[in-house]
Amino acid sequence: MTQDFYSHPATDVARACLGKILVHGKTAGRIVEVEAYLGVDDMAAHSYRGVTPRNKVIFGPPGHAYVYFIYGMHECLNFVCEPEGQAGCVLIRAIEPLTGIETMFKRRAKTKRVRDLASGPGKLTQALAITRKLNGSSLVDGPITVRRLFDEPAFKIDVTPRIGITKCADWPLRFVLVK
DNA sequence: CAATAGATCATCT
DNA sequence: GATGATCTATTGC
Repeated sequence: MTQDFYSHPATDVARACLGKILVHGKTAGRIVEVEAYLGVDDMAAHSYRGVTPRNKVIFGPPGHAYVYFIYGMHECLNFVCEPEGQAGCVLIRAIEPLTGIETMFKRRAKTKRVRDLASGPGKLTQALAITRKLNGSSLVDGPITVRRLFDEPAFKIDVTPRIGITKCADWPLRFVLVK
């Protein structure tokens, strides 16, 4: 994907991300669940209180990775959206492992089933070895990239409220790929 | 299968 | 000092 792909409102980019392939190194998976986080109007978003050292990349140019640490043990991957200066991002909540599955099992030693490898925000970062060191890295130049399938199968999109938050918990900004 | 507790730390109040 | 864009193991049906 080019930078232009990300230079739009977070909700649009979130929908567009479904069905795309997330690639990091030798591991890759199909994006099947995302959430949109808006700018200063969204109390649930990290960008709500304006620029801080942690969230400054959300306000930077689109097409970059925002990786943050949460709950003392997990890291989550976001795509920065909107033109530079505006906040907005897409949280990648789940992918369907495609390539490098052996590597993913190695990184997530306790996991036995493929469906549990990357079926959550913290799981997929572990499966793809995405850490805070990649915060601010480009999604256009890598090392993390997003690609379109040459022959993208048709699918539906389910819209639901976001998960795991306490503020704005009823906003329909979660998008799930269905069949 | 559903509900609950524990792990564990960066960030903000 | 509390909380959080979570995961896993364990307990109880």
